[in-house]
Formats: sequence, C-alpha cells, structure tokens
Amino acid sequence: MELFELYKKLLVHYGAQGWWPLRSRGGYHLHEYLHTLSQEEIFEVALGSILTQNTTFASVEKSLDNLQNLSALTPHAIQNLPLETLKNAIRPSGYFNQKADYILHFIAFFEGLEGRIPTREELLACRGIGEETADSILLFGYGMSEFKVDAYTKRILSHLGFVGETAKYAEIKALVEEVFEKKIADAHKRVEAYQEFHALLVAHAKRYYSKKPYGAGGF
DNA sequence: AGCCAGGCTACCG
DNA sequence: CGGTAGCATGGC
Repeated sequence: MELFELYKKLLVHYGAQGWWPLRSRGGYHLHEYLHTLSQEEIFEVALGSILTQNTTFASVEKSLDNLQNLSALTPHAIQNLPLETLKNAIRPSGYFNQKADYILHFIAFFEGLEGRIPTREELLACRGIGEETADSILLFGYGMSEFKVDAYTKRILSHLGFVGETAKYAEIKALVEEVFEKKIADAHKRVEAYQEFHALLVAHAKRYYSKKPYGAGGF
C-alpha cells in the first residue's frame, strides 16, 4: 500500500474529522478547514498546541474552560493574570509550571509579530516550541503547508513500514510532504489534506495504537 | 496500581 | 549526534 492510499482509506473509514477544535467555532466536527483564522483564533490554536504537549486534548479543554471562566483566552488577558492563577488554570494539562512559562514567552513573541506570519525557524527559537508544536501552529493556526508529525504518526507509519523504527521527525515530515505534493497540486487543498491526515491518524491511533501490540491497526 | 497521553529542555557520554 | 531524566495531571 502506498502512503496516499492510507490517507484515502482512513478518510473513507473515519470520515472527515474537522480539526482544529476551536471553541469559537463549536469545537470538534466543524467540517470546515482552517485557512483564514482571526488573530484571536490563531492564538487559541497556539495556546492549545502548547497545552496539548504530551497530554490529551480532553485535558486541554479543561484548561481552556478555566481560562475562559477567567475571561482570559486572549494574549493580554493571560499576561495580566497573576502567575499562580494562570498556573492553576492550566493545571489539568500537566507540566503547568513549564507550560505557563512557555505560554508567556509565546505571547511576547506573538505580540511582536503584529499580525505577520512567523517562519518555522522563528517559532522553533521560542522557548517550549519544538518541531511538532511549530508545525501545529503553522498548519492549524496559519493554514500553512506544513505537515505535523506526532507520536501517533510515528507509531502508525513505522508499524506499517513506511518509515524505520528510528525515523526522526524531519524524515517523516519530508516523506509525507513529498508524497502529498505529488498527489495534490493545489496548495490550498494540500493544507486541508495535511490537517485531515493528521486528525485521521490520531483517530486511528486512539482506536488501534493505544497499547501494544499494535496488530489490529494493520488496515 | 500502573501505564499512557497529539513534547520539550537540559545535560550526559 | 543519540540517549535519558525531569516535568505533572487525569483517565482508564
């Protein structure tokens, strides 16, 4: 099976997932792709991308609920929160000391952009933003043509033999982007496909790859 | 009760 | 460069 076949099979099997779960747009299953978000929505994606590091999105939703109850989903409102209040709000997502620090650093960076789209290198230079978080912000926040690789992506693609066990982030990202660039000429459509493929991989992994052995996910 | 979750940094050899 | 400890809560 080719990699693009996997994408099409997942799409047929699970249906369009409709990510990112933006609160302002009704959360999951919004059935629209995210190309042109407002600055507020882009920030919400970035916030979620940081909070979801090594955690489930259900935990992130709790943190976002807490922030919303404090009327603190915007950069300035979060900045004006007492540090302990911020940490307490994001406690459900884990690593709250680090993540509070990451979020505050990102806000300073985000404000400095003044609406400009950041480069991947600029994002990677931010404290607490690694490759996955950077691609998450670019793909789902800014609608850029950057595929996001996560633990589930690695697990599924290596288990199905598309990449080796020890394949690194850059290698997996390059493979997917190479294949999709060949299959989908229109950059706009490709962004939708990257968003959808990532979401489908998560759905599939949650179903079949949550614990070893991963035999049932052969597809 | 213990393992895992949509990672990243710091530090080691 | 590759490997690993540390970070922390919540769900199953």
